[in-house]
Amino acid sequence: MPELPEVQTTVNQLNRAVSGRTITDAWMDQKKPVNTGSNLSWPGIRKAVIGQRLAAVTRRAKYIVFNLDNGAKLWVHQKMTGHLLVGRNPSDNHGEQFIRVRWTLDDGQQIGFCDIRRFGRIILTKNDKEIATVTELAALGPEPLELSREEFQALFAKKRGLIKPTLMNPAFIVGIGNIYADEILHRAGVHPFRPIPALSPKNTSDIYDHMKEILAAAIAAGGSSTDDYRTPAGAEGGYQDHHRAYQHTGQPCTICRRGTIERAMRNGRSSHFCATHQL
DNA sequence: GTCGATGTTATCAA
DNA sequence: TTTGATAACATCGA
Repeated sequence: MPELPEVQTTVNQLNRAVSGRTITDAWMDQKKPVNTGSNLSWPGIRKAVIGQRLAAVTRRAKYIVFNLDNGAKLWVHQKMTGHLLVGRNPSDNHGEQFIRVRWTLDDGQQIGFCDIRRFGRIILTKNDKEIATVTELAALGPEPLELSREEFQALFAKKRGLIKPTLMNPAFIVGIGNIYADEILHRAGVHPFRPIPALSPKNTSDIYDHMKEILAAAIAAGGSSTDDYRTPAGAEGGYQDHHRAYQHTGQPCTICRRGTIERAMRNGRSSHFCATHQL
């Protein structure tokens, strides 16, 4: 799965479903394991979580964070095709086929990690001090929904490079991926490959406004299901119906009503935009 | 059977 | 410093 709104939707639903419960067992498919990083291997993670109570489920960047009673945190990154499911028999449109990891809870529910391509990652930190020692956690940039306009604009001050890859760079700002970068820039009227030094203060201000608005609306809609993403209950999100650029190639632009959405490949990723009003 | 595309991101080379 | 390619892996559809 994917981006901030999908992760936040997952976190909201999981938190409601499992906070206060205790983990009684943990299983990983040994033939198709999920990467645990260099910090602690699966047997260590398994041992560390069994018997622990889940105080709360929170989000940092695109990580789902299970906060355990003893101060340890279990971080799950879903990367491209992962998603977490919860219930007595958690499954999605694929059934149980791609569930690589299961955590069993004391009320009979399970949390399942469905990860088709197995790009996902599971990390355990024993305490908050340890977080700084884990490279991929220590390097995370600021949260878009917590930034003031001034802070957001200050980020661009010394920055070079192109706007879209930068918005998608988690060291610069977290949570924004290909879908939402396309949608934000489409509404803000900024071409995805525009160099940052060429952005006006109004451009960055517009990007800020649409970033906040689109992320909030997408969270409210339960995220975007363009392919594999499902909520923890196995349902589709609703925000894909509000996309105006992403996967709208060849369709009339609904912002300027003059152009047509085109698609361009760059760095192995596709970008969707309207060259008529995105300058 | 083959090819291309897919929502992520760390890493390494230029 | 920045960027671009590559690699992790698997599926689906043309």
